[in-house]
Parts: sequence; C-alpha cells; structure tokens
Amino acid sequence: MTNEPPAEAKYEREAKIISEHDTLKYSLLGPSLTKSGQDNVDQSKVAEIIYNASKGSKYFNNEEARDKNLTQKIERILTKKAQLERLDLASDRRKADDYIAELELTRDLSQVVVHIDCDAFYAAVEELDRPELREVPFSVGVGVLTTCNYHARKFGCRSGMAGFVAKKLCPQLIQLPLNFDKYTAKAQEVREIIVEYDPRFESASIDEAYLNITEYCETNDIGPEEAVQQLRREVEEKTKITISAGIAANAKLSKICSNMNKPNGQFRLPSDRNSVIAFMRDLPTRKVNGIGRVFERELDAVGVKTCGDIYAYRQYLSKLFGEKAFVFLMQCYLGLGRTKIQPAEEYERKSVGTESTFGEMGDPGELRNKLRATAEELEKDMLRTQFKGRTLCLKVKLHTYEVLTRQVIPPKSIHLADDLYKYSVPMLSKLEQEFPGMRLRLMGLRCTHLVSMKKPDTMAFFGFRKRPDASTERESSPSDTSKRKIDDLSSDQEQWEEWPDELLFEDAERQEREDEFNELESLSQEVDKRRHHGKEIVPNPTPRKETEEEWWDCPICMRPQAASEKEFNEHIDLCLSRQTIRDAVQENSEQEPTPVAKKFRLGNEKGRDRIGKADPKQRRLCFG
DNA sequence: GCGGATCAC
DNA sequence: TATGGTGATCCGC
Repeated sequence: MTNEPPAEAKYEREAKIISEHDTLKYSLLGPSLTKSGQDNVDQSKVAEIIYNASKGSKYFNNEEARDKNLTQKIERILTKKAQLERLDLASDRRKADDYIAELELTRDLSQVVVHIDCDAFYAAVEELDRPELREVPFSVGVGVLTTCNYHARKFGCRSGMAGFVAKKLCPQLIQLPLNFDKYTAKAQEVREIIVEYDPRFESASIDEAYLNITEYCETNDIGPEEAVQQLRREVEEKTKITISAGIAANAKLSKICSNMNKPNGQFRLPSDRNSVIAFMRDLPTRKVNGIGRVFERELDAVGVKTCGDIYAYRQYLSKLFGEKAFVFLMQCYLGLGRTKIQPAEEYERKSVGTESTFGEMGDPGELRNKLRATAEELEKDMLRTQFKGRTLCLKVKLHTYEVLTRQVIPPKSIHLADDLYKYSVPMLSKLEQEFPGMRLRLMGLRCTHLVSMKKPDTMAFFGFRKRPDASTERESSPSDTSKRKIDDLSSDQEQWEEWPDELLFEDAERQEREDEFNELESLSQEVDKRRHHGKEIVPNPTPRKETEEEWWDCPICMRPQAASEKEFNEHIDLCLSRQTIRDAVQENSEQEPTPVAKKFRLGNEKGRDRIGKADPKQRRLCFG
C-alpha cells in the first residue's frame, strides 16, 4: 500500500485515544492497586478484564469523563510548567533550598516508631471462624469488595472492586457479608497486646496502629527489630491474627515500611539520615500516604516518579501544585514525619453525616421520602454523637454518577430529623429545577460547624461563673484565674474524651486538634490579660439583671446575650469560629494584631502527615 | 464561604 | 444487571 499519507494529526489523534484509554484503564484498576498481594499479577491482563467488564456502563462513562478532565488538567499543568521554564526561577529555587534547610533542622532520629497493620484483617477474622476458607479465594463484602484474602488477590481481586468484576477475574470467588462487630472485637484483642509495648499507642484505624517503642526497648534492653518480632509473635499466638510492621524514625516512614514485607513480615529503616534519604530517593511517590492516583499522575507528568525526583523540580512545585503540596512534597523528599505518637483522645469531630446508595429514583415524592429517611438516620447519628450542626449539607449522586453538593446555614443549629428535613428540602427542590427530570442513585446529609450538646461549661473556659459566684470571680487574682482555667480546660478535655464509640483517628487531625487546643488556650489567656489590664475586652462579665431577664456579655463579640446558659454556650460556640475570633481580637486592638491574631491568620503551618484527606474514624464500612 | 475534587480506610 | 460509606482537606472562584 502506497497511498499512505493520512495527516500526522490523525496519528496524533489516534495515539491520544490509545493513551487516554491507557490512563482510564489504569484508573479503573482502582485505588488499592499498590496494596500487597498484587506483585505477581499481570496487571495489564487484569486491566483488560476490568475494562471489558465495565465498558459501556454508566459508571464507566463517568470514569471516562473524569479521566478526560484529569488529562486536561495535566495539560494545563504542563503548559504552566513550560511557561515557568522560560522564567528565571533562581529565587524560587533559593526559597525551596532555604525551606529544605529549615526542615532539616527539625529532623528527629531519636525515636523508634512502629506502624502495625493486620493482614487482610476482615478476611483473616472470617478465616478463624471458617478455616476451610483458607484454601480458597474469597472476599468480604458483597456488591463491592471490602477486602479479600491473598488467594483472591492472586487473581487481581482488590478492595473497592465491584463484586461482579471480581467474579470475572475469579469465577470461583466466594463472597461473604460483613460482620463488623466481629472485627471490632478482634481488633480489641490485638490492642490489648500492643498496649503493653506502648501504653500511649495510637489507633489509626480498626486494623492499624502506631507505637513509639523507644522506651520499651530501653527498659527491656531489647533492639527494635527483636521487640517487634516479639510483638508480632505474641499477637499471632494470642489472637491468631498475623500482622505486618514497619520500624522507622517517624510515623510517615514506618507506615511506608509496614507495606514492604507484607503479609506477616516486618521491615526496618535504619534511623540515620543517609539511609532515610536513600530510601526516599527510589521510593515511588504513590507509596506515600496522601499521594493517590491523581496526584501520582500529575507528578509523573512533570517528571517526578520517585520522592527523590522531587528535589530536581523544587523550584516549580509550589507554583504548579500550591503551597501546601510543596511543603508536603519537601517532607517526602527528606523523609520527615511526625514522631509524636499519642492516643486518639484529643480530637474534635468536624462533621457528622450519612449517605446511602439506592436503585435509581426520579419521582419527586419518592425523593422526598428518601430525604426524610436520610434525615431520620442523621438524627440518630447526631444524638449518638451529641452534636448539633450550624451548617447542613445535601449530597446527591445523579444516575450518571456525577456528584453534587449544596449547603445551607439554618437560623439555628439543628439536629432533629424534622429540622434536618425542613432545611434540606428546599435544596433538593432547587436541584430539581437546576436539573429537570434528575434521577438519583445516592442521597446524603451532613452537618458541619458542629456545636456540642454535652460540652461541660463554656463559661468556665473563660473563667466565668454564674451568679452569685461572679462577684468573687472578679476579685480573684490573674494567676488564680489562669490556674483554674487550666483546670477547667482539663475537665473539659475529660468530657471530650468520653465518646460513645471507640475512636480511630488519624494523626494529622490529632495534631491539628492539639494545635487548635493550644490556640484556644492562648486566646483565653489573651482575653484574660486584656480583662486584667485597662483594656477591657469584657466590660461586664457579671450577668446583668435587666427587668426579668438575665443577660450575659459575650467575652468575644461583647454583645449582650440573653437568657439561658445553654443558649449562651451556643452563642459562644458560634463566636469561637475562627473568623469571629480573628475579628474580635483585631477589633479590640488598635495596634498591630496580637500574636494570637497573627497565629490565627497564618493558620496551622506545621507539617502535616498528608495533604488532602486524613482519615478520622472508621465505622460500619471500610476497606481493609 | 461554597462546591468540586481528592484521599484514606 | 451491576461499582460503598464516613470524614477530612485543599483549591478555585
């Protein structure tokens, strides 16, 4: 054939289609691709099977659209990078180098941090009850796989995969329903052992924990590897559950290390700078907690495949991905992470929500019934957690898998189903107008800007008491006031600790919670200082009796607040939102903002464990 | 502050 | 035939 020349553009177009399908196939492999048990699996074959099983479905079409969007986003990133390459980035490089030097000073190699992770936890627990399952591939969770055993993984089955797709990969796959209570009980058995190695261990999820065994090793005169060996043996003997562990100088590294010799293995990264740097240099970015499928692709596109590659691109990263991502990536490059391991106690929940998937539905009456049922569900959760919400958020997933959210701020904080329904219906109606004939497959409600219903005494936080003690209160010396305040805070703390269900929090949250706590403490001291120095932030902390009504002056906004202590507490909560604090501190300060105000403006600039998500707490469903 | 997107488990 | 639920954070606008 000699009548060749179709325009080059056509080839390019075809190449583009092929590569787009490649990225889509990669995406369809799912988020847990990098999990263990997949090493000897031919992923291209698996990808082909998943692709063909999914092709043409609404889910597939949505994934395809998302993949195209991402491809476009990456094109924009590359364009931006090309622009930057033409500029002089010496100053950006210097800035990055200065920051690296600064970060290096924070490196702490003195601690021995261990991350432990139960192997295919839910599946392992099921195997204990039914030993015959050990020999066959099976999964836990029907419809969508929550986890599966290592036999199933050999076929390419993975958590998050649709059940019917998994069946295509492994027709003999057995699918078991979830027994969440059973897993929780087993997890407790494991915790009872690890607490002996670090009484202040940190639950990261139902089947994961961080330990600081520095002290254990010292007092028992045992090396970290031997100690972890012993811990793992003990857990297996007593609970029949095998665990994998990572040992390193900080939480981020130990988390990566626990994946190195999975299942039933451990890996230690020596705690010297050279080892850490060398380890990160060759580590694929995706191995780091917080870098998922999308960020991996974006980084790959600009040339960053391993954490070591980050350094060569340091002058671009901030402008391409933002300041937060820059800080995060620099910490990845240096192998820095948190060394403070502590129990999950200090944590403030930021939202409570519920959502559910159902058969497609478009009838307005049915949708309202569903919304009502969702509101009832949320009410239960709000009562269980003892919160009200100042913001209500409606989430829907269209039959096309497109997700939309809308939120409102009701006139008061709410938690009862009637209110939740009342304030969410208008959002639903508006969506129906926006998308005529819309059909849904999911609906959810979530409350944010929470107000606790069991907070002990917000007034005490500010060093106030109700009458008649208020008069003596005023006369107490500043030092007394501040001391008592600390006591109040600690009692406040205790109350916060008694959450109804076991908590499984993530590190970043905890760190932030702590920061928040410290900030609030500083603030209250600041308020106190002002009160005791000419400049009265609180003109009248005593309740004012005006006619029949009792009034309080809010120490933050200084406006008189009527009626009950309960309402006052709610008002204080409102005032405690950051914006309000900023304004208050500034409005009351003629000069420069105080250090407290500055701190709030800057926000928490400390290193995070991750960017983006941090997983808080696990309930009901989750993938192993 | 809102809505979309990403991430973890 | 058919692809989850809970919670958090970051970004662009």
